[in-house]
Amino acid sequence: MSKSNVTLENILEAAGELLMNSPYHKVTMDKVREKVGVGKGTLYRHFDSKEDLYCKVVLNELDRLVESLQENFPPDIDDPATKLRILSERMVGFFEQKRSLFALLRSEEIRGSQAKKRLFQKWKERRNDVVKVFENVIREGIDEGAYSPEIPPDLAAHFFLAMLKSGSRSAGRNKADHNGAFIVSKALFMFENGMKQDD
Amino acid sequence: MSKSNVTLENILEAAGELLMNSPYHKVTMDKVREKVGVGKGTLYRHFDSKEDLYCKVVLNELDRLVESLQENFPPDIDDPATKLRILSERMVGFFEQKRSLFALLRSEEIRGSQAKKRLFQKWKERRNDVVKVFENVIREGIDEGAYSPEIPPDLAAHFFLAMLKSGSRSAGRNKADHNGAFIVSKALFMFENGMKQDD
Amino acid sequence: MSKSNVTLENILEAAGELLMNSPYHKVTMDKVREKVGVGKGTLYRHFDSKEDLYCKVVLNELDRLVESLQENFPPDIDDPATKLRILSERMVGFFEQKRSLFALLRSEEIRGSQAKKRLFQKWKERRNDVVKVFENVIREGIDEGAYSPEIPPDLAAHFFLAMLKSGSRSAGRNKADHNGAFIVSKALFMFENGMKQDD
Amino acid sequence: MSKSNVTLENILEAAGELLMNSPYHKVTMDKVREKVGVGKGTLYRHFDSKEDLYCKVVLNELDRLVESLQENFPPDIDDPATKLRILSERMVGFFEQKRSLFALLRSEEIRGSQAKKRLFQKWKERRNDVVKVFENVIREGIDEGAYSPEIPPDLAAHFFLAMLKSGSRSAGRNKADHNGAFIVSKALFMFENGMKQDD
DNA sequence: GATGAATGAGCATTCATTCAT
DNA sequence: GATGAATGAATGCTCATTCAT
Repeated sequence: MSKSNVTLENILEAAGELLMNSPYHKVTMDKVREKVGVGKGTLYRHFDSKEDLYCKVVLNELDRLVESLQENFPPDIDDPATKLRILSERMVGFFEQKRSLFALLRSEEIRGSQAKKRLFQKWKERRNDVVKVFENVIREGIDEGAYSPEIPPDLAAHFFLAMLKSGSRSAGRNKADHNGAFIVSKALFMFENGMKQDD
Repeated sequence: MSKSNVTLENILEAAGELLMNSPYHKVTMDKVREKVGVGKGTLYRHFDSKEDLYCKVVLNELDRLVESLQENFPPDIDDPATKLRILSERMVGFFEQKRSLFALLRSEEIRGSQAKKRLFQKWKERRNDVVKVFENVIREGIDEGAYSPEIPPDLAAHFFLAMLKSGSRSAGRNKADHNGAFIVSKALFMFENGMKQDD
Repeated sequence: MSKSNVTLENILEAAGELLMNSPYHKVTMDKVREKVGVGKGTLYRHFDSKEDLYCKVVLNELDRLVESLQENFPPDIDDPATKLRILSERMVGFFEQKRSLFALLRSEEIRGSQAKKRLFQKWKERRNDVVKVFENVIREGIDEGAYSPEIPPDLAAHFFLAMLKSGSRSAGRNKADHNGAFIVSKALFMFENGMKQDD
Repeated sequence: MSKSNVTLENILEAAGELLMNSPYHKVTMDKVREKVGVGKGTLYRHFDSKEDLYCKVVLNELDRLVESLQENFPPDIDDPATKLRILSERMVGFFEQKRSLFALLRSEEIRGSQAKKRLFQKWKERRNDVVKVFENVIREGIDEGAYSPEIPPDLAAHFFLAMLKSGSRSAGRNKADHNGAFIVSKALFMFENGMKQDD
């Protein structure tokens, strides 16, 4: 057992929570320190700088999302529509916990940071991983003749993801209007219909 | 004529350019002052605070987008598909100039700002205006029987906008893959197909 | 009349006083700020960094020393011995006010500072100016045949300055032993004797 | 034999090397620890604080200098001029290895340190030891009638030491101009001449 | 009205020192 | 005894904001 049970993971999580609820420049290292319950020096033993911490928080969240999406499908599932429904549910479930992940994901706070090229590269990889999971299912559907090849599968994946995100975002805002499940079903509807092979 | 021909509009534009290219916390009032070519005091005669300036920059950009979208259609146009194509082109044209508007739009920089409720409210109004323009065309299509009523028109508008945005974003990144026009046409394809009234 | 009557000169003087009485790392910018009676930002409007301030303090003191040494001799003076006595008195008078200037001069605090090459160059120039004043008088003496050419005049100047400094330093420490005037006279004695042309 | 063969002496030496090449505030305990190859705790078992370490490093260097100076003269030597030459060579030899010892010696870094009075006292003692070695030879010379009693032997010792130091310093800087041996010989020349008993 | 020098609260970061293992 | 992770006070520096001119 280590002297302290504060792990790097704990810090990432705590910092993540703060960063999802306030803009970068309002999340001070002192607030992080306090939330995590460690000294300032400890923070800097794990992360080179605030920027480094920030980038790694994002990467951590993305890793979890990718992990969750890449979990195997239940064994009896094999039509693309059902697979997409499952992936959508995982995705939306994730958003519901991490409402602001996208703000982070796309945050331009870090633009131009010299030393962070490598981390930024990893962000892109993870984003691609997310897209790829959807893209693969879609390509399968095209190959099976279930979907039209009219829209390239990578673009189709982007479109579908965009609908899901936009939906969960507006669901987050106007709870009255549409709930998550409703949105998923409508996005699936538009997608399935939109990709339908013309007879 | 005033001693200086620097208008509020000039400031909003200059600040907008800076804010689209660097994160909020790296855009100092001094840089804005310098770019606009006025004294610091003058900035503060026009805007209560940096946050106020920021919010008004965003609002200004949104106003222009809304204006552009609300321009009348050419007189001979009346089918929803063509209207959507025209709106899409306006939207994408706008994005191509103001690549980073979305970063601003959705920026969480300002979250929780006490005094800015009113401005934030206006943001929402403008965003709604954007959605409404699309929603109205879609509702028309449903009323005419061109589109299925399966998806509520506001949600359908969100979906369509999301596809456009996601498309232009990825177009910005991987120029090789898909250009703007291609993406618009594919988004329209998915939408038209997806909303098609089942026979 | 300016809004504040705090000038760059005032800052240099105040900072100089602090730096002569405490080591660099114990002189905080806050202490300087407090002593000068300005805000921290004002300090940084005048100096790029603490290091910059430090270098300019030293340069300022050196400038005054050089000025003082370069003042004309009284018109009726023309033998080198008397000139050296006058210079010695100016030098020792300076040290008595600025006891710790040498600590600053030779301080290794700054070694290796990247951006300060230019200032460091100026330090060397001023030091050379000091040596040159003595060297010129000595060379004159050699030319007139009053001094032996055995020791090159630049080295002789270094030797003489070293005696003066070492003397004033020890005078500063053991006041009981030898006072400034006594030391000057003895240093002059050794120099005059040591440089005497053998008959 | 202890588990580690790192002795106090090793630490003093390693720290000395660092302190001669960077200013006090840039030599961190971590760098010392790393260079010595021990844990931080071990450093603090040997030294109360960084200041304590620093003081003891200086003292250690001074001890070696004093040792070196106090070594007996070769048996057949007995005129003061030759003795001074030998001492000068030892001194200059020392400087050539420990170029920056003087920076340390005279460093004002520590001024005012409360707890270090005792160590500071020891510094003074060592410095006096250095002076005394020269002073004794000079006094001998005066007693023998070789040197004039005009300049008190302690002051004469200070003067001579100052010339040596100043010379080695400038030798260090302008290698082209004068080398160590040349300077020693000229300093000796000035001293011998300057102290010569008038006939 | 316009200006920009002055302000000082606020922040990221460092590093001497401690102490549980 | 030795270690080095953890600590947090201390410090250099920034930048939004004010206000005398």
